[in-house]
Amino acid sequence: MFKKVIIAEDLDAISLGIEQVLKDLDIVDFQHSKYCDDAFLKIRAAIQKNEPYDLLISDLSFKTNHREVKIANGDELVQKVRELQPDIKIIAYSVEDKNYRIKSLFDNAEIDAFVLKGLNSIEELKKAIHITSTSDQKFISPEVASALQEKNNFEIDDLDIQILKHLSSGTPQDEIIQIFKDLGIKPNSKSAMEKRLSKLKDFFKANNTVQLVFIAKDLGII
Amino acid sequence: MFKKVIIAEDLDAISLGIEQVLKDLDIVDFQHSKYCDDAFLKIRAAIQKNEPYDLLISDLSFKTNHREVKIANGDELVQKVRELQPDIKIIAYSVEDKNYRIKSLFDNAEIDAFVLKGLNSIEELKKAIHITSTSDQKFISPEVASALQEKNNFEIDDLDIQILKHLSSGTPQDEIIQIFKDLGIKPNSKSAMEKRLSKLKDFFKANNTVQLVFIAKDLGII
DNA sequence: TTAGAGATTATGGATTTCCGTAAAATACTG
DNA sequence: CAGTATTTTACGGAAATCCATAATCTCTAA
Repeated sequence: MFKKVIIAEDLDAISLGIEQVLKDLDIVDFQHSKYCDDAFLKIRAAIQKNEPYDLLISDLSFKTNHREVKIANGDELVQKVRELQPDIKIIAYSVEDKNYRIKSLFDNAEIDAFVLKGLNSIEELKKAIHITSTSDQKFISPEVASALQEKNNFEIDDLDIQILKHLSSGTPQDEIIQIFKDLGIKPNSKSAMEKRLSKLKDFFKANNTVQLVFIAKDLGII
Repeated sequence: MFKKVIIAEDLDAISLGIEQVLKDLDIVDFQHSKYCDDAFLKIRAAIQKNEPYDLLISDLSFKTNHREVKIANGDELVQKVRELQPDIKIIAYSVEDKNYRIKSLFDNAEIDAFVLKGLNSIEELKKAIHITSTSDQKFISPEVASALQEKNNFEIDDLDIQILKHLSSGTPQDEIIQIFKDLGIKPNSKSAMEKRLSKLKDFFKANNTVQLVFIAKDLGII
């Protein structure tokens, strides 16, 4: 079983619940951070002291305060932690239920488990801790297990997302093209833009750009 | 202090935290519902037994399961509870931080307090319980207190919302006009539509329809 | 090196949206 | 009822987008 655990979770009500789980499992050496930055620093410090954590339980969405932060959300945190300490086990604990995002966590940050916050998620969290502590198996909440089977997420690449973000902030297509040209981003013609949009609309079954951006927002892609 | 409390909250991790608060305040007679429907039934049953609750602590967003529900979210719940039992005190406890929605809770459902789930919300929740139990004062988390001062939410009326919803589902403006005509909804000319959209874009500082719908979605209006 | 496939860009016309102005209808007022 | 404001509708040109086709570029394999 894990000896030393760190929790990254901003909502105090929830971290209270998580701590209860750890106590139930007789894990007493745990820390708790309300900010991603803070969690990252603690993890790094622990490595330097040669007392590294062996489990990170992280939320994904964090409230954005006035304060300046380096790491804004859980996605970035787990990514950076994975790079910093490849052997740490990572459990994501979140309400996020969009296949697209969950899959990318497993693919990119190589998280070990994804527990969906829900009506009985405490039990699932316990199970995830058990499984990841005793083996290298992955765990994912049943409700969203389909996320991993999802064949090829039809490769929505980074550029697509950039385009969608620009659109969502009211930039007309022409201007986006200009921005790409200025930044030296390669496919930067009117046609390329239109082709990409048309592919996206096709994929998401959107009639027009308005609906496309709405769907993308709804899916948490932007 | 309150004698009998009911909690409507789907996430088990959070309800655990809330229960902790109640125990700290020596409130022992409390129930907990993971579904709005269930909470409503309990409240109604309690009235019939002549042992009504005197406080409802309710979340706003509830996960939508497969199961059929009558009351889908906290907004509807508090609304119906307020009608059913006008003297009950209601505290909304949510991550929702959009002025538009918070204000409407105070205006329409006449909630007694709004506590924003956050880094130190447990303390605020305690304070809200104290204030509402000993007086008819309202409580609102400092971070979102501005929601109430907001003068006139510039009257986004029902029709505006209908239009936005149609747009978000990919319907072109012309078709929306046609739909309105078929339904006999009064302002149904191209110009009227365009004027409304232009007013909305002005109000939300949106450059175009794409951004407008994005913002509306972000604000939880649609 | 060169033919061909695939990707990128160019072009132009149809459609839709945008935005201002003017006409018509309705509501309000004395 | 007449006159004025307000709202709704009509119209038209500019801008943006949508969509199909053709030209150009890029890379690879023969």
